[in-house]
Amino acid sequence: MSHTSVPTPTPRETQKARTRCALLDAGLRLLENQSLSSLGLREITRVVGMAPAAFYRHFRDLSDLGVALVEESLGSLHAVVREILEVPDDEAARIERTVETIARYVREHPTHVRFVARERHGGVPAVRAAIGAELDRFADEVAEALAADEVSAGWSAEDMRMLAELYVDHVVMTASAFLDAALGEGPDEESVARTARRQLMLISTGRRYWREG
Amino acid sequence: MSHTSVPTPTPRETQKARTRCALLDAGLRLLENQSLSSLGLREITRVVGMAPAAFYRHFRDLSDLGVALVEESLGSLHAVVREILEVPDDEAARIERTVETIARYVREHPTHVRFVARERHGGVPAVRAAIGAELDRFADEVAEALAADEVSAGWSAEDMRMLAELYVDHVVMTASAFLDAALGEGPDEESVARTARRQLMLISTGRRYWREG
DNA sequence: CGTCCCGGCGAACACCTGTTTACTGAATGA
DNA sequence: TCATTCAGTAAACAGGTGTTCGCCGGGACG
Repeated sequence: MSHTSVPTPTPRETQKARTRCALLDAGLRLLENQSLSSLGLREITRVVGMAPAAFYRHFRDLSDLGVALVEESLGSLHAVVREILEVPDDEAARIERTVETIARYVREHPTHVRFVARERHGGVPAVRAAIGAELDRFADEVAEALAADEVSAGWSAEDMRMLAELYVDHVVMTASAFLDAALGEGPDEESVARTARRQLMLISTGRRYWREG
Repeated sequence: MSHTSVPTPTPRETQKARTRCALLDAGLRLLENQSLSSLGLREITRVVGMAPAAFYRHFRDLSDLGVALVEESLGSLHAVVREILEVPDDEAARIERTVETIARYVREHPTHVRFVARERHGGVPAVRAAIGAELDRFADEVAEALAADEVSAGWSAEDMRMLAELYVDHVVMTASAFLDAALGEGPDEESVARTARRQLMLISTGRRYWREG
């Protein structure tokens, strides 16, 4: 297609990327049952089956691996968010679609979701910051998309922002609840979905009658 | 007052309680910069200034100390919650009072708040469960108190519950945001308060027009 | 008074940790 | 073809860890 600088990844590079990915996978797997700050470098290399020193060929730190996992977990989600928000829809249908999308994402990537939920307030500052920045970006995108709705006429930028943050936080809470449901803790998935739908409905109602109540 | 069974705490017991409290304090202090699963038993005893083996005289585990910290952090809050909710008020005033109470609590007990926020989805199952149970109790109390409002006429128990959970989750998020503000990360305290007030106003609006929107 | 209880101590146990060092050997590129 | 690059190795380093043991000494109590 385009003869621009796509330098044909040499076999060596692909192999390096392969083991780097293996490290990330092993890390994510171990993080199902512990938090990043208690994860050991040797633990990971042992699972992958290589010498501890080789870890440094790919990451400086464990927190370095952590922020890489943040990208992997949240990076691919921006497209999904835009897709959900850009389709002009009946409001109820949009909520339904949103909740279903969250449920599916949690079902398909439970370890990533667990990682983000756990490390969002976890003990590793760099990872916390990376997650916070990514969630901020989500809030920006949501605010921008919501501003296009006719319901948002007359809303200040600050109000749009606070609404977007409310939505983003709610999505994170819902994802975490879905995760608990998938593991048998707490209510089952359908209950979580129903609660989430109603909460979103309630917020939407508040949004519609804002400044008039 | 009452000559019931209050067995006059013997000097030995008070001393034991004293060092137990010292262990809890030291743990909480260390948990400012790390998570529970990475906290070392020896770290704590070193801070307190006693032999590692003495730890077992007070706690079986580190997770045991963790659930004790959960009680200490959240146990005293139920009275506060009831107090806020039981005063019949103008709605705006109630919101104002709620946000101010959260801000004050975070200011006065930052380490406890940080601990709860961090371990709520953290790596120690027992502590996670303890926090979850306590937050469930809060949701129960909020639901019960809100049901007394005239706005709640015709609300099903399930709807009350989903509203209460929305409030509780929002309070936790707000407390965490206040904490970030206190540490210079993110927006300052006044911005957090304004956002929180508006979000609560929006939810209240949604509540007022529920089932009519 | 004498006995028991029990919180705290110090030492030792076996094990695991992150990091550095010098090295190998295959893919690389002139 | 030959020199170079570099992902991965093995070994050693200096620490740290949780847990167990027997012992001490002062409050508790019959």
